[in-house]
Formats: sequence, structure tokens, C-alpha cells
Amino acid sequence: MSGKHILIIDDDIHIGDVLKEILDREGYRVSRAYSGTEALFVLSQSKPDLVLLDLMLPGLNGEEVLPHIKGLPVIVVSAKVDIDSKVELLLGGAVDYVTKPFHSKELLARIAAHLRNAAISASSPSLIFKDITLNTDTHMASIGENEIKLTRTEYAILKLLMQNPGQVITKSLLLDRISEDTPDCTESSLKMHISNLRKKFREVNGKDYIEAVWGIGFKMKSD
Amino acid sequence: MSGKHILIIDDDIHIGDVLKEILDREGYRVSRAYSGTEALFVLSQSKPDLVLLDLMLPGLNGEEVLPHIKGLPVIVVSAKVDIDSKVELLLGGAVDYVTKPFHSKELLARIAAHLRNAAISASSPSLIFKDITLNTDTHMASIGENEIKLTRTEYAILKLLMQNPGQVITKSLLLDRISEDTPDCTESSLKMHISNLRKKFREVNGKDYIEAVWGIGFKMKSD
DNA sequence: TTAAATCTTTACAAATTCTTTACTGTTTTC
DNA sequence: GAAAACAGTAAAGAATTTGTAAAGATTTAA
Repeated sequence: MSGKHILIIDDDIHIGDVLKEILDREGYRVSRAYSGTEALFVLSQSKPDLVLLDLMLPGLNGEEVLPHIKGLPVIVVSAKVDIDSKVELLLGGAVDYVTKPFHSKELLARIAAHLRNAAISASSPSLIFKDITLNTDTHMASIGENEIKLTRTEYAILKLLMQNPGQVITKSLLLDRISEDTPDCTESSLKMHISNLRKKFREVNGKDYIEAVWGIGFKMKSD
Repeated sequence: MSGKHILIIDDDIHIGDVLKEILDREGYRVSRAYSGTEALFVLSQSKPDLVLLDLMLPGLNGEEVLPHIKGLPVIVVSAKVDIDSKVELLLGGAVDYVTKPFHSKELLARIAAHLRNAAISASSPSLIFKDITLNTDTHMASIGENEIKLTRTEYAILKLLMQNPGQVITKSLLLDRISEDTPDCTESSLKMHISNLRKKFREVNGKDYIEAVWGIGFKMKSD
């Protein structure tokens, strides 16, 4: 164990203590936060390698904390069985759940797996869908040899779509996600961004990779 | 690496050897085929998780091999820059290209990405009733190979029926639920939606999966 | 500060979906 | 058996939604 940094967000001091004990013994470096606001503060100060999150925080506004742990692997430790799928999408897939009561062995295995995955995806920082590659470092897309320059918003949209290939992403979710960067994004401007994205692909190879799902949202074409 | 099975179809022994060497080192299980006919045989015996295909096979009749690898992710390894669009259609979507000469790192990244995508779409959440599958990610129904595009309201109705297979769903409940999406849904329009749903199924295999319960509502046929 | 890039709005055509109307046939009720 | 209520489908019009262009507003970069 190479002293990876793990942040525990849990208001229950007892459970948090147990978690810390387990992780300490494995050689992880552990931080604690006991509320949503404290978690925000910790995350603004340092970037842990993985987050253990209890969703049942007092007065937690999920949407307040989640943007700040985006990009990190998150393991939700919760008694709740079904998690809002919105949470999952916002985090971009790197979510896992461990329901209480849990076995420490299982928890440790999951942590190790996620840390390994994170290491792998960091070494090849790109999303692939069909022949589109989206480089998350340069924020550029490419199809074969052709590089496509994306604006910030176009990148955010395409990334969300490509992280969930074939799945419908609702317009409201797209708007939520995008409005972190550009606060006034409405449905009409979303339409425009999609239109502009399509045009850029069309100029390269004439294909259309994005499909509208009438009344719901958009998805990457599965055909 | 969990020993995923990759089939290399390439007549060029040298290139095939290089590929195999690269994949072996990553812990993949590798099969080889040196011609179209041999590929057919291998594919009839086992189903790999991914196929690496050199299109320049001697005497290859693309149309002979391609139907057998439909449904699997395929990466075309080729010197040819532009691939015949017909090939792409036959492959049914999951195509990617790596042009020779290629970097092993890039190839491995693409393989990993496609295997991951395939794993996701295989485990995607869906409702099953008889031979109908309703995918809640893509909002599409499918019967065997046939995909059925549903409108928002049709999806909502079918989902409600399939979540309670064999149980009668009252018309008022259907209307309640549906009116979240389409506020003015009346009994006559509900009739139409049901009718349209049936028609879509009928066009695929002639069967009728929905049964009216006189004066009460509808249910999936239990026969 | 100016120029360029990006984002948002407006407007409108095209496409899709939803609802209504009308009509036929079936089932229940009286 | 006749009247009433319900089920099924087709066709057409209404309502929504999508796609794109053009132009104004805002942000970013030079």
C-alpha cells in the first residue's frame, strides 16, 4: 500500500471510527469530514484518491457536494439500497455501493479495485466511443487522424454522453451538468450546442453520432 | 486483467505474432485465425469478447465473416485509411479503427475501452417479460434481435405493465402515471397508445402481449 | 481597449408525437 | 334480445419538440 489518501464523509462518529481503524491498518492515509459543508472545505484544500461517502448526512444537499468529488472514485456506504441514478450519472460512473453492515474485507477489496481503476484511467485519459476519441487532458475529440476542437460546453456535453454510451441522458441532467460552467444554459442553447457538435462531426466524416430521444434527452447512437 | 478472450483475424503471420505478444503480456486470452473461413470456424466454436480484424484477408468475403461477429466489439487493424462504409453497416456499430503502424499503448487503450463499454451495455438494467426486453437506459424495447423504438408515453405505459407482469393495471393508474409526462392523456388517447404499442409488437413477430381486462384496465398476457 | 471566440436568444421550418373524432365490433346489463 | 358501456383502429388535426440559421450578448484573449 502506497499511502493513498482516503476521505471519509460520515456524520456517525462510531461508524467513521470503525472505517478509519480498518483503513489505518491497511496503511491508507485517512481524512474525516462530519458534514457536507466540512467535506466541501476538505475537498477544497486537498484532493484525496478516493472518497467514502455516507449519503445520509444531516442537511446534506447532495448536489452541493457531488460536483466537488467529481472525477474521484466514490464508494457510497449506506443503508439505502437504491441510489438515485442521477447521482451515478453526475459522478461519471465511478460509483460503488457498500451497504451496512459491511465486511471489512469486502470494503477493502472494493477500495483497492477502484484505486487500481483510477490509476489505469489516469494513464490513458480518454473516452472512446466507436471511432471517436475524447481526450480529457486536451479537451479535444478526434476521429482517426482528424482532430476536433471543442468549446468548453461542447466538451462537457460530449463527455457526459460518452461516459454513458447508448444511454439516454435527460435534458435536465445535461443542463444541470453544463450549468456548472455556463450558468444560463437553457434548453434552446443546449439545442444549439448539440447542433454545433453534430456539425463538427459532420464536417469530418459526414456521420451523426448523437441521437435525440424525443421528449427525454440525447444519447450516443447505438445502432 | 480478467483473462478476456480476444480473437485475432489476420493472414499476416508477423503482424499477428506481434499482436499476440502484446495481448499476451496484458493477460488476455488470445485466439488466432489466418483466413476468413478459419475465422468462421473459430467463431462457431466460441464467442470471444472482442475481435481484432485485418480486412485485407486473402479471398475474404466480408459478407461471410461479418454476420458472425455482429454483436461483438470489433477493432479493424488496417493500413487502409478509409474503410468501406458498407463494412461499417454490416458490423452494426461497435467498430473502431487502428491504422498500421500502430502504437501498442493506443491499441491496448482502445481494447480496454471497448471491453468496458461492452460490459456496461451487457449489465444495463432492463425489464424482461417473455421475449420482450425493455431497456430502461436506452428507452428501447427489443424482441430478440429486433429493436423497437418507443415514444415517451409508450415507454411509460409498457414500463408500468412490465414492472407488474400479469397483474392488471387500472386505466386510472395508467392515466395518473402517464400524465406526468403528457398532462392531457384521456381514456381515448390511452386506447390509442395501447393500440400503437400492439402494432409495433405485431410488426415484429405478429404476437399480442397486451390483454385488456374489461372495464378495469390492461395487463401483460400471462397465458 | 479591441478583437475574437463563445454562449444565448429569437425565430421559424420540419419532424414527431399526442389527442380527438368517428366508426366498427364486442361484451355486459337490464 | 336491445340498449348501454367498452374495446380497437384509422385518419386527421393539434400540440410538442427538434434542428438550424442568424444575430445579439457575453466572456475571453490579445
